[in-house]
Amino acid sequence: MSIKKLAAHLGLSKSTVSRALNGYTDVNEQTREKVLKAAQEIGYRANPTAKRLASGKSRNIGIILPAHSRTFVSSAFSKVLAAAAEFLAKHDYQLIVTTIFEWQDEQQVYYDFISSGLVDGVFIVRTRHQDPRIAMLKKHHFPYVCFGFDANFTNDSFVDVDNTQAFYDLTQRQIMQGHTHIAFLDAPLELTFSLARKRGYLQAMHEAHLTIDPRWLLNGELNEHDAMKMTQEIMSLVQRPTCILCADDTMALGAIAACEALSYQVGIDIAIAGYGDYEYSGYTKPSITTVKYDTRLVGEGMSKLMLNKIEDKQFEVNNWYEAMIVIRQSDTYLLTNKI
Amino acid sequence: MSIKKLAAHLGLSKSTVSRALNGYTDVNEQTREKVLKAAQEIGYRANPTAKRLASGKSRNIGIILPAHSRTFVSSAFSKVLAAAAEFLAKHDYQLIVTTIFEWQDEQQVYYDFISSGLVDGVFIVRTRHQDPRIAMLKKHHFPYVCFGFDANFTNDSFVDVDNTQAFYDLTQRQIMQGHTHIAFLDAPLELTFSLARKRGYLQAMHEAHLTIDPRWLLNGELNEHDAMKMTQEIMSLVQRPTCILCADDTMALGAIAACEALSYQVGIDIAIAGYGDYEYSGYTKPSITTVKYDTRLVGEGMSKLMLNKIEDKQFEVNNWYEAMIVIRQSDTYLLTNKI
DNA sequence: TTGTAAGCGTTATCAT
DNA sequence: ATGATAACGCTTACAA
Repeated sequence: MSIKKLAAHLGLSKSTVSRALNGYTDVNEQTREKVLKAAQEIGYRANPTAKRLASGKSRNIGIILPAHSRTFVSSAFSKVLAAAAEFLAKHDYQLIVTTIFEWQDEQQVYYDFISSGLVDGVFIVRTRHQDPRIAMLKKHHFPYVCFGFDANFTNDSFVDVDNTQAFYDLTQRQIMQGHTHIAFLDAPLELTFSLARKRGYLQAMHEAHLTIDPRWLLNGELNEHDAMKMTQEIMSLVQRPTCILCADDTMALGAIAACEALSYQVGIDIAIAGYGDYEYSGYTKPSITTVKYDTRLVGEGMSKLMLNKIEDKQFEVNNWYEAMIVIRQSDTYLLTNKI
Repeated sequence: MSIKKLAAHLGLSKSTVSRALNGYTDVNEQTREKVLKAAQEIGYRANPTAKRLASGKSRNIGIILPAHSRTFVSSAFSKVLAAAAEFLAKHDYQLIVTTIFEWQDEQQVYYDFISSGLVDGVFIVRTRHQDPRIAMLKKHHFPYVCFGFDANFTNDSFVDVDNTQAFYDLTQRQIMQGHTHIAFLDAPLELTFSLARKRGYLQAMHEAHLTIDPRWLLNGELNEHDAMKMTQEIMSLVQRPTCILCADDTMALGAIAACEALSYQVGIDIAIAGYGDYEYSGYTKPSITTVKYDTRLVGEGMSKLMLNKIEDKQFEVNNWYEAMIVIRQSDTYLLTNKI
């Protein structure tokens, strides 16, 4: 009843009002002004649902996050998402987040989401190798942008941190600090970044001609609990590592807790490093040596790629982002061989 | 074209198909079966946007979170939201989250959100005294449920933790441990829970006939940085507290960091407690003594109240939830007066 | 029990 | 430059 009312009020047709409101050129400027003014006064606001139905666009970008039912949004994506959302908001798009639970069928949830008309595009996080979600999105020609690279991805649909380089650098640095026994608590290997990181770690180890005990290379979820268990396992080996690299800061925190519980002094007896530079990582004790990247740029990059896709924008976007080591206390400086 | 197609395919009218699909009773059972089967085969799925326009319902519940641009969802609500979302999902509703940035007009963002047709109801967090958001929602008769109680709230639209009791208990417990100099780093007073907590703190102090130095009662945002600054301030007083209560665990972490930086040993020289029992709070060193509540029940409570409102359900819901103290290492046990 | 037809509030394609 | 009018895909009186 609304544009209709406005039109009636002005003695114009719906079409003219619609055109005036939506910035079309074929409208008399004076008419447009009148319409805009009246709309202002009456407090007219277009009904987005109707707009959506008529135009087929929603101006929403969606993301489906796995809720391990303990947290809604993991720290890993929190900052990137904030940046992505802010950039989108500035272009009059909203980021909307929903969750998927373990008891739900992933393909179904994604399909419902993209076919709901709720969103014009989706972000994918925790990209997996040969990700079935992406296969589905492709099949339905639905716009998507991934955080995480996999083979054959095209530059218009992903951003990623150079995880291989990051863990190569991190590993190499620890080697230069004197470490020869370096463990790596990696994330689940199905995630694309896990393999990339493993590659960086292995390369640095090989180049330094260090042997890699396969028992030092474990995989687990990105949380404190899993990390504690893996750390206990590793530290009970006869050949203990003097350094533990972790896939993120929550794991580093768990690893630190496990070491402390075993009476090792982190930062002295053993070095531990994480990834992600979470909010709290500079405040824990010891504070966590970690790897950070520009979450703002990454988030904006995702949004730019999305707008390039759905609005034919021409934003220049970097696909790859560099990570930098942040040295903190969980690091050891002077390693005096104590094994 | 879709229900139309399905109808044509079946030789029925759109209305009959619609009724069959939506579980109306005035449909021949055999017809319904036929329709359901055909829908299944053809892979028909109703267009939610059209449904929304025609029915005025979206089956989405929304929440707008403040993004301090560093994190997307603060730990404070992460667990509650996960529980709320899961309960909603089981009733075929989705929780959708969007953010508001500091440069945006709050009333505008909320109004756009509720008038967008995107959501049937909204959750309000960080409830403020005389909250203008609630005034607006009431004015527009838009369904809402608050996490946080304020005067005159009715039982159908809020859940809350008994913050007064929680901080009364916590303060009293510290007093019983021997503390007489207890500081409290509270959240901004505009938030309803801040005043409630302050009340609990004050009551316990008064009952114990302890004097309250107003300089021990500060307010700041729920993050490590603000907490550090406040802690530095407090610890530079001539009359230093031997115990610092914090409005949440991020503040507790900041307070701990500040104390350590000043060479106080937390858990020995000084006791620090937080609130919320965040994911990491049991893993930091010292681990954080905190106050926990059943985030699952609270989240479900919010969702139940919402469904009661928008679907006339009759879920029994507790408005108030009890908090429990979790003792960890940041506590001091044996206080041997050292001031 | 089923069908007809009028919405829901826009946009978009024609004419005029 | 403006106006009819037909979509968009569904729901819902009201009729049959």
